[in-house]
Amino acid sequence: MSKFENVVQIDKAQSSKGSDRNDLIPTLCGHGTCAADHCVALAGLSVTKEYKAGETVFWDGDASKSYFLIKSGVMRCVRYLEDGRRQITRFIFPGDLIVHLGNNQNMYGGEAITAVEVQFIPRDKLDQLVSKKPCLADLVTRSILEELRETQDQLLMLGQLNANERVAHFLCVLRKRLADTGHPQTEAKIPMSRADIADYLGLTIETVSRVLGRLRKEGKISLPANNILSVRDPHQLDHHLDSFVA
Amino acid sequence: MSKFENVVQIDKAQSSKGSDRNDLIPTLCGHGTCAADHCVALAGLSVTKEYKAGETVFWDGDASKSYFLIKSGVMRCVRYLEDGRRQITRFIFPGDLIVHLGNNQNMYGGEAITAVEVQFIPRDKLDQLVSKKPCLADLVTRSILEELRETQDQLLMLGQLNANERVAHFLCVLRKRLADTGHPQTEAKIPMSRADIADYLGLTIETVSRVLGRLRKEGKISLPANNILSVRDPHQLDHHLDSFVA
DNA sequence: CGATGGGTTGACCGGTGTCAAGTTTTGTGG
DNA sequence: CCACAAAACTTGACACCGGTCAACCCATCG
Repeated sequence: MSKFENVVQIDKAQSSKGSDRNDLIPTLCGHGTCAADHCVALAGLSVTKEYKAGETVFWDGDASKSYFLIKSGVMRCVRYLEDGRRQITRFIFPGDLIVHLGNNQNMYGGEAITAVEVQFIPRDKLDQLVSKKPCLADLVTRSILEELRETQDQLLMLGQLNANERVAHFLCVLRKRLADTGHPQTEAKIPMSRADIADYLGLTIETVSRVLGRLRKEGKISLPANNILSVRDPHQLDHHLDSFVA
Repeated sequence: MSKFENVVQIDKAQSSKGSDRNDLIPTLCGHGTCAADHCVALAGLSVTKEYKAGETVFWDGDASKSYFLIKSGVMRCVRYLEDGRRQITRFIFPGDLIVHLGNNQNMYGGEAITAVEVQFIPRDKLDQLVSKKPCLADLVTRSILEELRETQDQLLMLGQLNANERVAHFLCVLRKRLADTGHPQTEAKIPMSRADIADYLGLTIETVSRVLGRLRKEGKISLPANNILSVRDPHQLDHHLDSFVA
């Protein structure tokens, strides 16, 4: 364990950056063109809660009264079929904003993968603010568009890529996300389990495991420990996936 | 051909409903709470163009300067990989509005399946209008959320369903769409080719063909002609897909 | 008419899923 | 800190779904 101390720790990376109180609201506001006064307003509105790994933060289909801002930790967004099959539609990292609600209903559930801190921003209050400051609306719209784009990338992946390509693509995207979130490192801790990866990629845990093993044997990645990832040559991994990286 | 005259003709269903000039703008406005004056405003802004089957209406990655409103016909939204693999992310029917543009870029291409009429609404002008009347913003947001929801349904499908389930699901959704668009009929014309269906479902044309053949033999559907669909018992087809139908 | 393109059907094969055993890691209580 | 149990992960054998390739059918259009 001690040999991986320099590895990015998603669950701590963000909260150690600034002051402890509402320190991610600047991130949220930073996207828009309007300035710091919104941050103050938002800070007053929001409540932060903590969840342990495995807990459900919000349920698919529930009335959604809040937007969510992830302050630390990693979450998964899930949809279940009645027979238990599960699709993970996305992973959520610190700084991500969840703002969608069709008919005021959550379109998917949100579960904590690691321990997480989630900032709840009451929907009606933010909406009030938005109606006063149209530039905030842009922020919300952009957040949804960003998610739409991500979801469509995943469509292309699930519909057209084989197992090798899916895993390679996942590793590339993950590596990029982890680099954004913490400091870029050659090694990064994979926060999610094989089962999570499998349900994200539409594969089984066995197939994920096999592909990872193959990539390791071929020297394209190394896994010094189960959940520690080191990518030798990122370009080699995703050179044929340029349309995603765009 | 003559025996299918009573079948829904998507390409004509809408335009025969009202007057010929901008008659779909009420549909667009009808979603929001604000009234008919917007329709007039929009009508003045928009230009309608026609395309033949197979033509490209807009390109993936192009600068997007307009929103699109489909007046008649059917389109497909596509993303290509460099090696030619194609994923159809959605089919577009009359009345559908396309409003998204990440970074002012189209996230996918739009191609005509049948002959189509498309109403171009210049983006900057609608945006001006939106900033004056916030209730119009709702309309745009709702349109994006609707697409996001649809895309996520498809994720679940591509990630978790097998070939039989995918085709059954497709038929159910299609049937519903066709019923919404035209008058509900027992028989409906399938506007897209097997190749389109295959690329939408992440399968091959052979597999689609085989599954359809199987469903026909089992008496769950009948295909009196290649592209004429008649579903015996819709519930039987999608009873295990309730989480989609919601 | 024949040519062309879309659709169907069959034979075969390979990639993934399934099932099961074994191994490593993690967590817990002494 | 160790011992043990539980969970997560890996690996192998095998089966089967769906892809590939090829032949054929059918409708449309010159």
